[in-house]
Amino acid sequence: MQALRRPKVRDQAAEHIKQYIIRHKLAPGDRLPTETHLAEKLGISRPSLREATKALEFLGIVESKTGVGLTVGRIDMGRVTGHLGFHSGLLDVDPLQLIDSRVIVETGVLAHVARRMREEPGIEEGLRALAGRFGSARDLHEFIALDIQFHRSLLEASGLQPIVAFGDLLHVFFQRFRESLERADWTRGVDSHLRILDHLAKNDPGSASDELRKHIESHKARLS
Amino acid sequence: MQALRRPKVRDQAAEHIKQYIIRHKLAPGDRLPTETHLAEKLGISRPSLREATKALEFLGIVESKTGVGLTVGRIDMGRVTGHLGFHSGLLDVDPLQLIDSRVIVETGVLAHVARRMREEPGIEEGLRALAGRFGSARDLHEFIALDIQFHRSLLEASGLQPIVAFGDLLHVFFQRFRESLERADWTRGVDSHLRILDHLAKNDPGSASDELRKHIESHKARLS
DNA sequence: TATTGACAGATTGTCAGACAATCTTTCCAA
DNA sequence: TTGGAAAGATTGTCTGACAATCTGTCAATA
Repeated sequence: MQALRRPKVRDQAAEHIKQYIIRHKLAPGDRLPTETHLAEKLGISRPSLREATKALEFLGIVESKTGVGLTVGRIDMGRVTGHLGFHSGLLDVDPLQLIDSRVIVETGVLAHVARRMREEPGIEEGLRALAGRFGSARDLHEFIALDIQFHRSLLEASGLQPIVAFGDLLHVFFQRFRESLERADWTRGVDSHLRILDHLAKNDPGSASDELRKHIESHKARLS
Repeated sequence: MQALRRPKVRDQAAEHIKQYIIRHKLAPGDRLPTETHLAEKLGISRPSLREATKALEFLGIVESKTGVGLTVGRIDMGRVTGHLGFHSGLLDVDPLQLIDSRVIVETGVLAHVARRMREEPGIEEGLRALAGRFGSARDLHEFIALDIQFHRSLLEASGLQPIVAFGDLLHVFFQRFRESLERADWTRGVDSHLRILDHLAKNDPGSASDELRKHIESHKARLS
């Protein structure tokens, strides 16, 4: 049953715009055709086209400025988080699956991180500097921001951009756990970060992996 | 500088709708007021309101059905992943990074797969049936389709939905490599699949992981 | 000459009103 | 009782228009 539903005009339009960006290899900041132009080319009305562009704008895929036009946007996950994170009850992903997914991704990159640390000393410095800033965190919000940044930098240190992108996405959905953190959990987390770095510096990704797994899975305790 | 820019109507509308959901403690599936009603209450036109609702629909926050009305949506990660395939981290990726990312994700799930195989015998059957169908592949296109399906099923067998979504995304970008496969590579790949399953059946994720790594990294040879 | 200011053009932002497509409900007829 | 046709409600799409904002041009002025 069902299946034969006419695809909606605006969805096709959105898809077309995305394809356009890819086909022309446009980079963030590059200009897109005007709304009138796009609507004409697609054979649809401007209001319908706008429903598509505005949706893409919410996602950060395009930007639009009055009197200027449409440009390719710089996607930042913060914007998406802002829209999605507003009601935790809506997020339908199984928390356990989120945690397990993070463990897989973050422990998976550690071997790469260890290798790159040997090649470029600056990486370890950067991570240690970040870990050091946790002491100055005044409230939970600030602490969470630092924690996200640390884990993101860890992924970045692997040099694997796709994994970084996926990590960002996971963090969007992970947000709500962090907010249930107790102050006592903080210090444990900070020490854990440092131990991970120590293991990596000694070129021991295995131990680093075990430590990181424990670190992330500590969230499971706050689930039931 | 800047700062004094009149807030756009549709953004206020989107914000209002989100607040409405929160205020009324609406759950996924619950009904929202009609577009006409909302537009009236906000004192804006229906087209403007629709730009807001359509944007929220892209994010999965609301759903709309013709002849029915607006309802609160169920957010699923796959939808967001689909739209965000544009994340700069994925847009123009180094092929080596794609391969390394796949290795991390696919080997990472194997421990989960092995566990679930013990719990549910049907999983192994399904994977073996899939692996068996490779013999009937007539052309490269058909072979590729089966290969994608096999790897996807492997991820699915882990039960981790976020990973499955990410895997789908990676495959989109991976496509181009597959098409450079030679016929001789096929059979090697098929045997590899079977060996992976054997290792898993013997509850030996470590060996399965090694095999899978070799399997995916064989693509590196065709790069330079 | 260099700078300011006004003007025109281009582009997005918003609106009003209308009709089509689709779903739900009601209610009549077989 | 059941089947289906008609009516109402709601979203989907279009046409056309005007307002708001930005950019570039070009002349007037110091």
